[in-house]
Amino acid sequence: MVVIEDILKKNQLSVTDGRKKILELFISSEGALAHADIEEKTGENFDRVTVYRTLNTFVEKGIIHHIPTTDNSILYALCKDNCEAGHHHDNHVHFICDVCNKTICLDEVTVPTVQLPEGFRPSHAEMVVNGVCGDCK
Amino acid sequence: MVVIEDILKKNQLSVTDGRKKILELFISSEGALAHADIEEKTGENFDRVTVYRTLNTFVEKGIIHHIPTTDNSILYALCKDNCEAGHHHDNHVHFICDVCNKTICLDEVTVPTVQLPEGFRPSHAEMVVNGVCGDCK
DNA sequence: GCATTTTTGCAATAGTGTTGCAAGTTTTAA
DNA sequence: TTAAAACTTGCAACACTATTGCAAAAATGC
Ligand SMILES: [Mn+2]
Ligand SMILES: [Mn+2]
Ligand SMILES: [Zn+2]
Ligand SMILES: [Zn+2]
Repeated sequence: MVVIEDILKKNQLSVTDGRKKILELFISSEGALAHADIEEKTGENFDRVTVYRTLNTFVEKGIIHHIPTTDNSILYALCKDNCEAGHHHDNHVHFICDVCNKTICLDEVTVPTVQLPEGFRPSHAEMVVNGVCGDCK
Repeated sequence: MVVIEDILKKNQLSVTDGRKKILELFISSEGALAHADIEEKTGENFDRVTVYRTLNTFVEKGIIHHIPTTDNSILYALCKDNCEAGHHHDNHVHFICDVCNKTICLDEVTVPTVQLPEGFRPSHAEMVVNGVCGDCK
């Protein structure tokens, strides 16, 4: 669609096949995507390196964000809050379903603040909740 | 010390040099350790594979726990709550200092519960806070 | 001490992510 | 519309992380 090109242009990125396909994938998929998902779902079209570079570019531009995981994998999801290049400010809880294994951005659920010990000063907080998602029961 | 051997025996583990040194390292270090830290601080004594296997064994036995990170590294720290083989139940917030880069278990700070959307059922939650630690200001 | 069980080190293998560079594509501006 | 400039891609090479099978070595239990 035209919308996808607009997002790229708005972020001062050249419009290329790879970027269009990958961005489309994020927009049309519910749940977060790992590098491997992207390689798989775009077909055998793009080099691994291109996918890595595209993901990094999108993160830098504030188009997608990282999601922390307990294992050492990296997941990405579309930013819905209006993040800018160099500064993300989505601040929502992430949910990992133990059944379907999807990772979901709970855009409406804000990460709560906690009382830290004397002398600690927070700058950012992440929260990941595991359990069973709405679709799985 | 004798204490270290006791911890191993209590968990039905053979007492070996590698396990003693690695466990000692966790007990005597404030903050969490990555695989690389352990290789470094034990000297050139142990094979990388042995370190991996020891860490996995300790996690299985409930002696140490994983800490989630935003980058894709794996950190480990001593369990202070009485975790058992196959079932961890430490449930504390982790703090990563942006200055000294240490990762600290805030054993006194419990992960808060959040209100999830209709249909979602939580089983476990993790929280990681970034900022400046007590030592760094 | 000796047999049994467990752990270790090595070699091989797989996965993940980065970099330099030449070739190819997109943008820009004439 | 075109050609130069700017940027992106694919390839090859590399680095780092993690796992497995197997034989040798060490620890345990008697
Ligand atoms: Mn998210
Ligand atoms: Mn901890
Ligand atoms: Zn689910
Ligand atoms: Zn600090």
